[in-house]
Amino acid sequence: MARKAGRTPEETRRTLLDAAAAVIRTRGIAASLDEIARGAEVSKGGLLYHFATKDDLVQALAHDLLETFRAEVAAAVDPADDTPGRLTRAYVKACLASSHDEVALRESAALVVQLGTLPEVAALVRADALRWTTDLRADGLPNHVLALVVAAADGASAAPLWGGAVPHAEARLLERQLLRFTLERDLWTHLAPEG
Amino acid sequence: MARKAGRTPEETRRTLLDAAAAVIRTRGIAASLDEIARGAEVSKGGLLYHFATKDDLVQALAHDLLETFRAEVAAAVDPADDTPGRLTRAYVKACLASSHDEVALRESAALVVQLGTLPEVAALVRADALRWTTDLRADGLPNHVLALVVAAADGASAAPLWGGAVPHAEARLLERQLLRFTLERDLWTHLAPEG
DNA sequence: TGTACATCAGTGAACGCGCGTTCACTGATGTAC
DNA sequence: TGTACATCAGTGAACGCGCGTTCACTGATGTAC
Repeated sequence: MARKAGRTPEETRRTLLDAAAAVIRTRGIAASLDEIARGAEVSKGGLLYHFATKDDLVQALAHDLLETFRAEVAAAVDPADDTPGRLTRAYVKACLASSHDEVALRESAALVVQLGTLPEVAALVRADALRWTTDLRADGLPNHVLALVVAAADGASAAPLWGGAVPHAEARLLERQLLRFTLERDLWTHLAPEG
Repeated sequence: MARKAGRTPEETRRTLLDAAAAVIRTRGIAASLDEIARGAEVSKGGLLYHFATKDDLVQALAHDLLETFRAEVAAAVDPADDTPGRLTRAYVKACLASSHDEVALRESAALVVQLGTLPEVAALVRADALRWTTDLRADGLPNHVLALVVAAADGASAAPLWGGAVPHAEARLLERQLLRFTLERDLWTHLAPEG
């Protein structure tokens, strides 16, 4: 059989990336191309038509996940908010989102870390982290406030990595604390280095 | 050649674990037994004498790292400190330690996460996380304070995972903030859920 | 509008290499007498 | 104290299986005339 009716090449590619994410999430990076291809209902050869090498696939997946997260944060920015820390607040919201079925987002973070253990994608992940640092630094919050808030958001979203699932209620509580902390200046001075 | 002069079997085992940690840290979990064995100056067969299977080795390494971290935290507990949050403070210190050459500790955290991607060790890591949750819950801090402090400490120590190295100065600043936050009750009420 | 041809989007079998595991063997150390 | 023997702590070659990659082939779609 050749081209599947009702599936454009772009859709096939997308399906392959999704299947790769799903399979690697459950089976680890040791997952074989065969498993991933079956997950997308494509032959192994078909997979390799779209991604010439396993590195290609894994790198494309990492790129896709990082871009998705960035878009998620962008979407979480409150357009009515123009006080310092608006990007940071969006970052917090995206990291702690657990209201919708966006537990998947936190699982994706874990997936990126898994992929980052492969030398080929490590550089990609590092570059992305650097970009976040730059963007967040330009967000107008004092450094010590930013460092605390971002560390906490990262920690909560990374918890699945060591099996420590943050329960929904606790996540929302933490989110509210962090958001408030970015907004109340008297708290900043209270915890400030020289305070 | 048989038993190496001047190296007891226990020392060989220890050397193998250290070599495994070092090699996996740099080359990822895809690192082969051959590389690890060479790193410990033992033949592959010699490695397999101590760890019958690769799973055995990896599981032993994970166990070792988790125990080391637990000991590190225990050592960081201030014996003169008997106010609520003493364990949490030790946890923060251990996570953010960067004064000595204990950057290695944070790298070890990353290593545990890498190992945790293998299904065989995931259970081990999860059990350890659960134990930490229990111990920290019993430490006497209000839940919302504990959640924030632990998340921030986790986030900072997990940063190397996505390539975001927290600079020394910033780590110490964050450490001071978190420690202070566990000690000042008026701050708690300020960020409390109902506050 | 029909026909010829090129290209696109795959298929599935085969190959070869690396890696985990097995195995026969060995030299040093510990123990009994 | 010397000797025989068992065990311990390895060695290194060989095996076999899984997995990434290659390759010859194919049927549907797009294009020229």
